[in-house]
Amino acid sequence: MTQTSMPLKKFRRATRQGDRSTLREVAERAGVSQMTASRVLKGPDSVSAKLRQRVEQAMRDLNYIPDLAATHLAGGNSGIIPFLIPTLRHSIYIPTLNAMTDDLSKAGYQILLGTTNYEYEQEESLLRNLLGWRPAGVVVSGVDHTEPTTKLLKGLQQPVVEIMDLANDPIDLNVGFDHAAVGVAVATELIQRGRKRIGYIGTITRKHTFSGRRISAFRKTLKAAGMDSNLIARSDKPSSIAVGAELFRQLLEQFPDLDAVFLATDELAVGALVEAQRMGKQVPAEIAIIGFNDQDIAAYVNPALTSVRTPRVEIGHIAAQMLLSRLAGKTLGTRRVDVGFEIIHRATT
Amino acid sequence: MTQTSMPLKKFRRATRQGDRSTLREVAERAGVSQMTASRVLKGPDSVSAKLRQRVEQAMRDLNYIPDLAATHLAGGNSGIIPFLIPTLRHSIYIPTLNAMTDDLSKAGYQILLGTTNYEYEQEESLLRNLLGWRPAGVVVSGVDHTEPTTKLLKGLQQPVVEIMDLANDPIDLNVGFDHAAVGVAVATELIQRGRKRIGYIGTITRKHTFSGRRISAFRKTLKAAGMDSNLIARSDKPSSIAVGAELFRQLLEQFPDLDAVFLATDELAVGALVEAQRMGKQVPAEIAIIGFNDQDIAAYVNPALTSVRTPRVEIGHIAAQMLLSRLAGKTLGTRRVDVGFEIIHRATT
DNA sequence: CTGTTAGCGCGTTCAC
DNA sequence: GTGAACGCGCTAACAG
Repeated sequence: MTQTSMPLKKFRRATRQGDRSTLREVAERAGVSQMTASRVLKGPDSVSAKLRQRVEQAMRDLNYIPDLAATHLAGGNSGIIPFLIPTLRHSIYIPTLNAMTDDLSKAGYQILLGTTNYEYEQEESLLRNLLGWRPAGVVVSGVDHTEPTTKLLKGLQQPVVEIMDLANDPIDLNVGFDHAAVGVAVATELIQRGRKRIGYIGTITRKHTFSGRRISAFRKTLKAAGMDSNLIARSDKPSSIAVGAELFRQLLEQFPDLDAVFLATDELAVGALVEAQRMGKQVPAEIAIIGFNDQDIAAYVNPALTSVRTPRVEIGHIAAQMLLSRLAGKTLGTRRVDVGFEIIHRATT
Repeated sequence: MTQTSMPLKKFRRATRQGDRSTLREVAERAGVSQMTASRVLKGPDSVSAKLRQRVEQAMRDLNYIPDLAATHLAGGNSGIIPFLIPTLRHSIYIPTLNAMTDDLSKAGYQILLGTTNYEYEQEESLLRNLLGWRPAGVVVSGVDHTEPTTKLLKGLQQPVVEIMDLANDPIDLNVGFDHAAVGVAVATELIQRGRKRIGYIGTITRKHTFSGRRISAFRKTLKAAGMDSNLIARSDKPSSIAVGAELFRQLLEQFPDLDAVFLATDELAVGALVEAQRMGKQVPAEIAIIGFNDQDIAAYVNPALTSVRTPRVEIGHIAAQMLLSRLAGKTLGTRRVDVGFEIIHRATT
């Protein structure tokens, strides 16, 4: 007997998945080869009706669930699409996430959620980790990323969508609106309505640079009109009604002649509105208030809040659609979609 | 030459990942065996400093990212935890999702998001799909599931956490609060405050049975006090301020002598409040309003809204912690945690 | 501490 | 149509 004919030892290993059945077991039970069972899993054709039924029955009997890791490893698609955002606390991402989840899961893809909490290091390590799943595509918030993140993303063969903001030179796909244009539009609007002392209230945004772009365009516009562009209050707490009220009070103490404020979110704006009323300030006679995102509350506070409508649901749908087109092998006409925005005039301006 | 000594053909296949480098390549470049490279990936020990550095350098040079599917298949953990909820539109899940994502990702796990849109079929197929990743654990919303879902979940070897509601006999782990108790508490409260014609406004909930439990306990309590428990308005639209206003108007048209309403969410309650004011109804003199979830707005509307505070963030943290303990092999003292709730009295009752 | 061998569960080739 | 063998990228088991 030669030593080459057989392995000298049989290795045994614990079966990892206690109850899980495999394709091979399904095949055995159906009395077919594993390959036939595999074919049943895939297309409806290429297997005779008789065998197919036997296989399907066996799958049901064994409560078979295909192992997606193995499927993927053997050459399939992971079907995983990571969604990278700074935080979920910011309600702005929810409608977008929701729209995307709906569309993508309908097409058989799964969303892997990653939040970075605005931490640069966390962002990169999270991304590296998520890329380990060999995702079918990636969705990230914003168009400004750290150097390593950009490199990683640029090197990807799979489609990448940057959402919310607009880039001059997107990594790949891009859906959002122009935050700088929002800043200009709001400032112009307020100036045209005769406001002279125009302030800004927001939260501090490190990586959240699209709001940075918004505010700097806003200030630049004020400056160009010869106005003071330093009437600003910010906080590092997440945006909420309470924070809005507090910042508004601070800002007004510092600049009692303030006659208009633009706030980074509607929550902040509602807080400012409530606080203004508490202080006996007439809105909009003495001070104009304008929010951002046109959330549900805006139309219902009293006086109703002027705000900027941003198409967050639309962004989600378009991002999903772009991704799906590309995954289907189509080449897109446009890689960059500007969904625009609109100032909704209500009673606070 | 015998035909057993060598395969007669060499198979060639397209390399799936264009740019991705593999552990083997890393090992070759570092001049070590693949196994050594693998060990470097894992523990900090068990490889000599010299070799480790060579391997780490090679990983950097090749921009190596481990393939998680392969890792998992070869016996590791998937590190994936699916989170199954009916919808993201319902803001109630966000704080919980957020808390869980934070805690779990800190521990190296990834959240796979699944929304069912309240569709039974979608729920099961989604779950089967997600289970294909051989998740480390599963988090689902609610304690009532379809028959197949329950079977699937019960058969799992991995930890399963049901959140939001409380079950008598949980599948495995359970964190939430008693929605029936909420119904009883609110009804009792309203009755004690002398209200006679107490109504309920909510959205229609098919699978969302914990709100069903809340309302039926509420009605039962009214009935037990000899009151009419059929003063109800519902809609199948997602809960919003606008829907709240509309349902409130409908209900009041039908039952003009209504003197209190319990609403399924604070959004609905704010809508009711706004509509009451528009109709010239005194709140709370003529009609009491009480919301649910004590969201941000509740404290800031005027008059401030009485609501039921539900510890949604806490639920997320506890769920994550239970999962992590179990994944670390610990056995938990309690499998079921009641986080309670609290009626926050403000000006609308 | 390091290398060798086997195999996770599946899809892909090629032969019949 | 169907089956046999191989390999995706990695880790477990064992030997040295």
